[in-house]
Amino acid sequence: MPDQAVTLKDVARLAGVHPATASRALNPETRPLVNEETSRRVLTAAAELGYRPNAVARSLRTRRTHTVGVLIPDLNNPLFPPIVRGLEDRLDAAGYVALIGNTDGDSTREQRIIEQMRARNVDGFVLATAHLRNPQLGHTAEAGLPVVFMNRIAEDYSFPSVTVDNERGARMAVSHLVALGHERIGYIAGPQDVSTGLTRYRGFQAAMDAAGQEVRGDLVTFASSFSIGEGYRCAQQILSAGGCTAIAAGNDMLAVGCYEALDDAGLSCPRDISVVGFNNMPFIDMLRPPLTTVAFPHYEVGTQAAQLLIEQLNGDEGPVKALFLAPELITRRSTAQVS
Amino acid sequence: MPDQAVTLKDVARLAGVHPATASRALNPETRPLVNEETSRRVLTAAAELGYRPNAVARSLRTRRTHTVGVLIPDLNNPLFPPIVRGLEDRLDAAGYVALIGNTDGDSTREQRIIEQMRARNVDGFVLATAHLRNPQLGHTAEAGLPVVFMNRIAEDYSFPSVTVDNERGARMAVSHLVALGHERIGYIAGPQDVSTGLTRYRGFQAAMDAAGQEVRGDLVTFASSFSIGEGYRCAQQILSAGGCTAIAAGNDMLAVGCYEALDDAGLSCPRDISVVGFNNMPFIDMLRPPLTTVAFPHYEVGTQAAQLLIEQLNGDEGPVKALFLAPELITRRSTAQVS
DNA sequence: TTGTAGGCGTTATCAC
DNA sequence: GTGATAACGCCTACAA
Repeated sequence: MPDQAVTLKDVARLAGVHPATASRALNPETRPLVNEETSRRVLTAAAELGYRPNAVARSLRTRRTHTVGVLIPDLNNPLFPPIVRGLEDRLDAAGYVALIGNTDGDSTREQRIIEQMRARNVDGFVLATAHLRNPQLGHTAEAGLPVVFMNRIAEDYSFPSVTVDNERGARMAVSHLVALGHERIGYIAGPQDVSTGLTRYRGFQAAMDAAGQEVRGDLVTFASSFSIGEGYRCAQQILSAGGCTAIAAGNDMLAVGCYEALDDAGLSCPRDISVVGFNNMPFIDMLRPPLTTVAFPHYEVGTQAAQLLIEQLNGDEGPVKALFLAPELITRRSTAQVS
Repeated sequence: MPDQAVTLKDVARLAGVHPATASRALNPETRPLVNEETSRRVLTAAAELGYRPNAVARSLRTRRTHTVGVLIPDLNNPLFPPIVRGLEDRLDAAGYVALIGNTDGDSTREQRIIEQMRARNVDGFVLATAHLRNPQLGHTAEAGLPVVFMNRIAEDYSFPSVTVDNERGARMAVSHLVALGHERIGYIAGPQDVSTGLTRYRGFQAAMDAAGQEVRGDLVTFASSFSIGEGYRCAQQILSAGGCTAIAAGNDMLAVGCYEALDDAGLSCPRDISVVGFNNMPFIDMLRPPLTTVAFPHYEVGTQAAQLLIEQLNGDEGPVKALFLAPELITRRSTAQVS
């Protein structure tokens, strides 16, 4: 009850000092400026009154809200919860909170969310929604706000970023299939206007090349989104081309769609067709068969992205950092020796 | 570039009016107070300068941040992303944003998060973490901030809430097993200090009672958390008691643990043992076998909770509302006629 | 070491 | 209908 109303002035009065002195005593940064005995009186008074600084007033004055905007495609994609938690945990440790925005892959919506977040004076942005060519990004950066990319990057490395080494990951997946004796490998590529989709596709091509295998055009399809539905559609297309013994998918969602297409076609995985995904998203190991996929530390993507942003927020100078987390092939039951 | 610096004063100057007038013209609420021609001039000036009101300054003055604190156990639990999205979407439509906090079921942590959110002057709280006896809640409510419970409730209906009719849902699940001819039904109860765990357990008892079946003590186990690990442990315990043909679980996570225990015991679901869950969480239909479970509209839990909070924020008077969403049994392949 | 004063950008309450 | 003024709570030169 003796709450909300307690302000710096109240603390100062109780401690018998001027509000300015109380302010200095309360702030660890400026505390050295004030007499030790005085500052102890202030702290005691503050504790007694249950004083809590008004973050809004402070922000108005300091022009920092200790708030960051985070844009992701969709929280319902199981890949993101662990990433977001990593982000929030690391931000929290530094005194920041995240505002989460879901773009649903809609750039108009994305633009609107960015506007709103800027209206709320976020101190910076973490974007998991980068397109290779990203018009609205210009405005954001132009406004001088720190930006970090995560999971996806734009076309160059002009912004700090945290991603997986997608090309290598895709090569690992495809090489695994090759090692199992597969010679006609299909590929479901993700959207080619985002880095994950494009880079993994390149990894597929590189691995096929290295194995001396021909990439058959009719066994490669392009999904318009990383969704189960698109995975289903693309898989059907590959199956109708005929003759393939394994399918690599641009991510786990596409692989799940692939499972459904195999089911509908009366085919068994891995007996008839091997399938490999990418992401190792939560619960993907509970599918039947458990999916072979390329893993990376989701939580760490979040913590590292937060870290990069915090460094910028702290004004740390230095070159733009691009972090590449190492992918790891997780072999489960969806891939087998070609029969 | 001609950005951040543009303030109300600038707009006023360009429009040739006093800042106070510009403020009135810009705010739809107060616009009627100002001459139409004048207000047009102001709006034009604002548009020309790319004016965006400073939310922080406004908050300091109006004492409203249009921010709400949302506490959930863990975003990694697949149940929550859709709920959170519903919440955010509805809040967004009303001009609010959510601050998400994960408590990990730790009440110390919860307390800390609540403190932080209050320091940020959130306008209200939505809690998905209620315990039946909830000490810290007192403080929160005491401070006069609106609170809404979602998914779980506390011991009485003194706060607005949105939940599923858990008892009915559990009865539906158990009755389904009874209808399939099962006579020795095991139950993995969730934690009894939260409403979902307790109420569903009561539903189980009620259904058994209605069916004239005895509840065998050795076939009922209590999980200390809604986790896969606890589901595994409890299922093993039930299996070692022997003689049961079906297991109902307090939620889907527990049911997943149950699947693993059956696997390890070399038992087949549903041939040897039928399993039914609760929640119909995302991707649960991709398990093998697809899980029979009790569904409810996740997204709507979020939108309704947001709605209840917004009503309070708007000062709408009236009785405390407790919304119960209807559960629905989703019959899949994990339950079968007793053999 | 502490007090003074001004202002961050808005909005509410007066007058006119 | 509009302008002047003060205040929201805090921070920070600058002065003492």
